[in-house]
Amino acid sequence: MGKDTTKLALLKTGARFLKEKGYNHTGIQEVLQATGVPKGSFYYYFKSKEDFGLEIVKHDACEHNQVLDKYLKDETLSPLTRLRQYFAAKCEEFASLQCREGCLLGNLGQELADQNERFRLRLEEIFAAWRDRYIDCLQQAQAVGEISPDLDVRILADFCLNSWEGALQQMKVTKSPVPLQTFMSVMFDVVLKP
Amino acid sequence: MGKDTTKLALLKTGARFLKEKGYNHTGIQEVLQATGVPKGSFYYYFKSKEDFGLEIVKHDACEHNQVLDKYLKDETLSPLTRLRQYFAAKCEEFASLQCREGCLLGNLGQELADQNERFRLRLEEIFAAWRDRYIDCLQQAQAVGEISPDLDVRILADFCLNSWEGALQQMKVTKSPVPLQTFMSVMFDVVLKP
DNA sequence: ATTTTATATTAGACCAGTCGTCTATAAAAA
DNA sequence: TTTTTATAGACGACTGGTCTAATATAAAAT
Repeated sequence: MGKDTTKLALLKTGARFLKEKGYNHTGIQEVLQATGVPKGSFYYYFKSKEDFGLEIVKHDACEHNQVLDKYLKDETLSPLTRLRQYFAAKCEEFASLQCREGCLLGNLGQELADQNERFRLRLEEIFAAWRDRYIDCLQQAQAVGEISPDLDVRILADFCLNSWEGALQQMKVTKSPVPLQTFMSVMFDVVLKP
Repeated sequence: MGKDTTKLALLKTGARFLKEKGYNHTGIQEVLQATGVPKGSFYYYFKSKEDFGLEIVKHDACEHNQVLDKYLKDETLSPLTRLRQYFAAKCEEFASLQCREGCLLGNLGQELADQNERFRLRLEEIFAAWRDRYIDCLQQAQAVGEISPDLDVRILADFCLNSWEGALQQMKVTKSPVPLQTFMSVMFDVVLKP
């Protein structure tokens, strides 16, 4: 197995464990064992557990950004429809996972924001990038008259992201897709109603 | 120190640590040390770390319910004003804590929902009780015409709670009160606008 | 082709920290 | 005095992340 292959495998397994158990409760050993990589090898591939986690975060963010762009930049649909489709797709995805895990980055944010400044800063950056994509889309929606011109799209984008993260949190706690459905209906039928 | 005094002190310190570091990353020992109680005493008062955490949760929920009721049942104000005042007060509280920690129960929910069913069930119950209080208040707001009769107050209450939790999560990540302000302005000027 | 050098990879020790148990002791109440 | 309540902290068994020393593989040089 080449170096990159092994490293990528570790990142993938790590992401799974981080989503399921959080950072503090995930052990290096179990990740190694699950990947089939011997214990001693970890520090050949990564400088520390912290760096490992940080790389996982970066990796996950990249992947997600692609999904986001796939939806929000699809010019065959109207801006607001694109946003709705994106969240609808996410709803299905999370529901199909039995409402567990939720958003890796949201989870890590809540777990580590007060504990590790490197994580906090990286996550802040990533969320800001998501927010920017929402803003872009909402601005276009406003331009074509899909949402009221009186609304401040920056605030709206902010609110949208925050509320979505909150819905995911409650989805986990209630083990039910209802919070996501609630998000969809209020966000699109009340907040962003045409 | 009487039994209740010591036990209460442990619960109080425990709550502080749980808020700051989460469940998995908080050690019994540090709680004991910070409270000035020897190790041997812990297992006299609590059966296990899990039970300790569960009691902290219950305790915190009780306290919070009282605050909630203080605001939402204050009949000198209109229903919607009561709700707004409640969240405004919470905003100030969190901001004055340098935007750290956030909501203990929300944090624990995200950390433990997939890991410990006892915690999840207890938290689910508590959140449901909060939701019921919101529903009550929103129903009254609807009765006096403060919000549109077309809105489903159950869904609205749900959304309100979820979005608030999301705002708290992002407050932590960004170390800024902006997410809370965003919540206030969108929730009360757009979603619940008279 | 064989030896030397450099790089890639791993094994296992290490120590600090975890929760929970245990026995012994002190304080208070009956 | 006897019994209950509470304190005291050592101890065990285990897991955590990390590091050094050793091995395996590849590249270069003789």
